[in-house]
Amino acid sequence: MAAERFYYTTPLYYLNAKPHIGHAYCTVLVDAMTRFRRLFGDEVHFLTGTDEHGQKVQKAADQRGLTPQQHVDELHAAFRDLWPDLHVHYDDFIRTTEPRHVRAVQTLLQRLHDQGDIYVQDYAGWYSTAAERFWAEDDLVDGKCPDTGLEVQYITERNYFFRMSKYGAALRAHIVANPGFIRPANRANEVLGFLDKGLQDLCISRPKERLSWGIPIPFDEDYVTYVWFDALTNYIAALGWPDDPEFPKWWPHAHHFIGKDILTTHSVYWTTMLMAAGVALPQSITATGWWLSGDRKMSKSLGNVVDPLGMKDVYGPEVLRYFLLRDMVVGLDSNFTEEALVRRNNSDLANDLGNLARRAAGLVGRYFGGRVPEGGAPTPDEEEIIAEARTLHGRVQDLVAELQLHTAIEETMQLVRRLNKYMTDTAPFKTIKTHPAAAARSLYTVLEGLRHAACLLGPVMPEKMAELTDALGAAPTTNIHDLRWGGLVPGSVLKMEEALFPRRDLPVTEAPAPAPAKPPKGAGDGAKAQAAPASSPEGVIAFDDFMKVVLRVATVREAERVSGSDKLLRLQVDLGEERRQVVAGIGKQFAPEDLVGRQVVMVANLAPRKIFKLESQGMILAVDTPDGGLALLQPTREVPPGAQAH
RNA sequence: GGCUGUGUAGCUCAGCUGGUCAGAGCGAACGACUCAUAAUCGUUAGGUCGACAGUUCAAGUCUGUCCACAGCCA
Repeated sequence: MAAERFYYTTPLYYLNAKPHIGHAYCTVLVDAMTRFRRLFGDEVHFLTGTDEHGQKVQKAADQRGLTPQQHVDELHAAFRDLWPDLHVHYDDFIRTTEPRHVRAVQTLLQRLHDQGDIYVQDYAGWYSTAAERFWAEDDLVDGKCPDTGLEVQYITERNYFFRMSKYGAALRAHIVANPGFIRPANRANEVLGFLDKGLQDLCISRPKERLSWGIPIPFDEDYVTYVWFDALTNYIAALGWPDDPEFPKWWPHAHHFIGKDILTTHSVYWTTMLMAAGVALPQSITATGWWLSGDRKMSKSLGNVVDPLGMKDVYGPEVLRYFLLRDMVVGLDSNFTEEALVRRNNSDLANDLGNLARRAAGLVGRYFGGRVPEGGAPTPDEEEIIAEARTLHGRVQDLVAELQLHTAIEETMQLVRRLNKYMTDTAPFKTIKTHPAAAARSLYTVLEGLRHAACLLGPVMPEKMAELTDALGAAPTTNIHDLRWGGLVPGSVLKMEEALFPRRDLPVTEAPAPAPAKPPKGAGDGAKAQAAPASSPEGVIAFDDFMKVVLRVATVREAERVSGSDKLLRLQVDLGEERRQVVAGIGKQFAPEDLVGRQVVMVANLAPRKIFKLESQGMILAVDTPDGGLALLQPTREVPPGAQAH
């Protein structure tokens, strides 16, 4: 197989938050892909980095009394330092504040400006100071910001625009002609749907008076470029675009891995930017799913917040890597639970893999002086295993190419399970007394099989598998094509001492009653949703489940009807230290003016939800009355707003 | 509200163009073994393949409607 070349990238992580499991997953995924590719003999260049400009960064720096540069110098280290802890080895780490990046962005802007793909225009629109963004007339709800419910101002601002619309048709054609361009395939439909609605031009600037922390636009010193033209350009900037000789070496082989939330920006904004710049499009854009927090409560008040990334300190980075890559199907969402991670560790790594190595090594230590015994001529039993191992090499290569890492891992584990069975079947611990040569052959086969498994799992758990390979008395295999049966040299000394993967206790779980993890049915419909009692047999919940719900007393400060709905009211409620906007389905029974000043009980920790374009940040409790009316729950006497019910 | 996708054993998921497709792993139960990290090996899951209707000689596998969930868009 001819060696191929791959340029793999993670997104540039924005420095407005600390690294979390989503960042870690994507980066570990790309790291594993890189290692797999190298194992297959391919050449890979692996880039990650941080996105360091923008309003949020500027604001955070202001609040800390630092310059933005000081702020990001400090923050980016959280990312840069995390990767080695996860055994990630990138080839390059780019920061959008580096000169090489600034240069590329400015070159790109200048080029597109020169060729007429960037134009200046007065933009008039509704600006929300609170949300720091413009809204189109249609976006507004009752003339207010749909996100915050606060006032907007009609202002005119001059900005630069990229003629993105010009490239919509060409992009569409490219996506249709290249089925593997956007992965998974169903995501391509999403993008096509987006394109079919008609592509607009893209605003790419901000006046410096509003945003100073950005890359200056080369042809207008009063502006900086904004978000996407800045961040996305990193992918070519890191390769020295436009004039570095390295650029043509790697760029044509680019593969972007991103979270599904930034699919549109990559597959539409970025690709049209490249088209305009006359740069080839990347080979593929892969959108990964989310790690959900699982059904275990994450209640700060109970002090049991599970930090998925913290699992690396408890169970080790390689166990975490194994779990992330084995339990997520690339592109789909998955649940993260500590329990699932421990189960993976115990069943796959400790029981199947680690224990097998130990039991084989123990026997070799006892009967063969700790040296790899002679395999001898294989019998049909061994032939089967040898054939399986050989097939597996190809399978893993195919599966990795299809991004089916979880299946590649699973199939490798099947070999390990096969070896366990073989060990039991051939029972070298028995045959040693009667047929020492057969015992030697069995043990050789197990050790050699383990060597193959260790090689194939190396990209997933680089250090642990290197350790295992070394313990088997073997040299590391850097290219899968050199991995041949019989490579383990008889007479080599085993160095298997401690358990490779210790078993772990499952985290303590309370009442096993599988509480319905679903949010209340129709939660977004406001008050009435909770009215129907849950009478199903499993409607009983554990105390802890109840404790998840934070109920607070809120004082209604403002109320008005939501236009276009006869039953929705928009309320501004006072929770003491904060104000919330709640959209409640109580408009048929209550007039807005009856509600102002009234105290109500609300679910305060409900995930926000958009209703009629308005974000609803909680739910008011009410009950149905026999006459078809509605009664609001409220405290029997006035209490401070925000008081928690319990 | 529009569009797209998903809904298969307790859990995580395989099941391409319709006819051994009703499966795997985990968990659980029972048995075997005792070389091993209370490990391993074997047996056991009888699941209306979300619901309903339809096409067909034959449907998780195609069509329609509905329900639930997710995503994108408005």
